[in-house]
Amino acid sequence: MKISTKGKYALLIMIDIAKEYKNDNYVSLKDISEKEHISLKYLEKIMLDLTKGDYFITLRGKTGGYKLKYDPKKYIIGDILRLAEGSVDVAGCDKNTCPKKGICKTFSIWDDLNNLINDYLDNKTLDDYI
Amino acid sequence: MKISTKGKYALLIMIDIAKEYKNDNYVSLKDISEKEHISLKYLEKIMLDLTKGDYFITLRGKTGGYKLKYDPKKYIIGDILRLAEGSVDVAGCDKNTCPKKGICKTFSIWDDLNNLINDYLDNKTLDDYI
DNA sequence: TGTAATTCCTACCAAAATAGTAGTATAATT
DNA sequence: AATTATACTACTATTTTGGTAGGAATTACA
Repeated sequence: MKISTKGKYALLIMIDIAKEYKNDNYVSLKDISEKEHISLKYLEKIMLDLTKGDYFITLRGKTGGYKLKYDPKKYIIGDILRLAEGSVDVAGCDKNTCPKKGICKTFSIWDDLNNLINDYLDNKTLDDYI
Repeated sequence: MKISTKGKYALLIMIDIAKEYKNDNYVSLKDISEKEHISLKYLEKIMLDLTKGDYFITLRGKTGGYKLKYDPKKYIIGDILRLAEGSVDVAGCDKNTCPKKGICKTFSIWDDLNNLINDYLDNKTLDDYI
């Protein structure tokens, strides 16, 4: 019952880029890699997921990198984590745990937890962490 | 970011046993296995964790099985899941994600989430699900 | 024009966690 | 004695996580 380093790193990436929003600077993954002590290659891989969102203006080559397309307030933490992790749900009710649809004994526990978590994460934005 | 089947099954086991508390009947894992369509051997393994708690009166042999030692109200859902899953925390802040102790940028997110989840689970008991 | 630095993209790989199985010993009932 | 339940140890297969490797495309600048 843990969120993976992928989600944590994704958030660190977003925060580090967001910090340069006011200065309108491109931030390279190499900078983040050195600052956060995370392998550049792994950051690139995580970035592959994040670029699926309409998040960045990117520039290749020397002096290149990423900058935020919009104000940090527009970036919902829940969205970022869902993009990186696939989902932030704690548990679903599949056919194994729930042989009898609709009357699953523990469904409400997982459903409530999912709602708690998603509500919390959907009420925070990048702006809260820069 | 999922809880494992181990935790879900542990809860199903507890609920099925709790249902027979009023009747003072022993419930065997074989019964649960057939009812919930879960392998008996896997249930035995999960039970090994649950018996670490002061939860059951057990009886071997024919007509044997498990029954609750105390009233279902005494069994905190959070405790059961912690016993089965090890922990219900969503994320910790280890040295990898948190190179600089005390000033981790995302610490409050994981800390808040952990508290949300634990508070929710610690305010539910088996009695809510029988 | 060439080189270095960056993003972009596809594969592959190793370690850890999850989800079981197998087998046997011990205890209780009939 | 036979059956059926828990108790316990060890092993295994699958999936997820956490990466690496290698190269192609793009940009800045000398």
